[in-house]
Amino acid sequence: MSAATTLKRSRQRDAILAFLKTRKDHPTADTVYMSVREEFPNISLGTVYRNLTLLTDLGMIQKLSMGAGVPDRFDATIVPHYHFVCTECGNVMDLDMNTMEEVNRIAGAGFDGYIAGHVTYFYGQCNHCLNAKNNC
Amino acid sequence: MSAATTLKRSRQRDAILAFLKTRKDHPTADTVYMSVREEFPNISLGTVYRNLTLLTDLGMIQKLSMGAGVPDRFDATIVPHYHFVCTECGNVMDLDMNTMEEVNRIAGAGFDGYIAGHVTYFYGQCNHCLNAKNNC
DNA sequence: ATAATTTCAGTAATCATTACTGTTTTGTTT
DNA sequence: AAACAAAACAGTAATGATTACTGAAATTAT
Repeated sequence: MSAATTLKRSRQRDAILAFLKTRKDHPTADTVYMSVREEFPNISLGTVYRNLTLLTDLGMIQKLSMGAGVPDRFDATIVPHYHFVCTECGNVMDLDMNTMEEVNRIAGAGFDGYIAGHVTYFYGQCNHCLNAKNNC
Repeated sequence: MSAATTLKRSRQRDAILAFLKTRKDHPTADTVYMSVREEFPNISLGTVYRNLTLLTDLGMIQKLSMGAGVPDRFDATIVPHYHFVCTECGNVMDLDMNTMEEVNRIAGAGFDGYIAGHVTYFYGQCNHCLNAKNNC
């Protein structure tokens, strides 16, 4: 059905991907927009969203959905890894740990469907927020 | 600071909680709205949201945030348990497995903040959708 | 260069959720 | 039991993130 639509390069998409690769803090679409705007003052937020979605579909970046209200975040690191969300400042950071493949088996043991994978977010207080508290 | 605001009962809130307790499929706010409407035709969606949020804050129900775009779901079962999301039909169901307390330790090992807990969703195809596929 | 098609900028629309406002309930106090 | 103060309501408007639409500009193959 779907005619294989040929992908054309665009300066805007290149800039969006390039920016994401410089960041380790999983920026939101709006943050990407603000930054890429410096190079392309006329870029529109819709273009940022469209390209972030496209890059995600292409498997070149990954989208992190953090729950209702909170905006999505984007990560140029596509190798599987877990994330930590600070409940104080809302920042999202990478965790240095192996993927827990075995939990899929554990979950599947008492379940009559197929478990393809899992998404886990750890939460708590980041180092920075812990230190800020001690300074009272 | 905050003057302890006294909670007053309301028929609407009672109905919302009663409905949630009859369901095992974690309905959305809109589903709750549709149902409670049968008893209270004039109830407004805002009332449903306000009470779902209030009940969540009171710890009487729990809110499941499933990521951007997708509406929140609500669960009258407050004992900790994991959830499965079917990528075909979008239904959310309970998993019969123990909570994995130890993964917080594992995650905290190489991290310099405080890990309070984790949220995990398993995904894949539910039994119903698997069977539907085989019937082609 | 030209044509075919994608991508763009700008803007409007959508969807879930929250906030506001004047009225109704509720629980308490006489 | 009537009166009062506070909470909750219905109805509606506003918000915030994201997607869809439209005519113009950029990209790639011919």
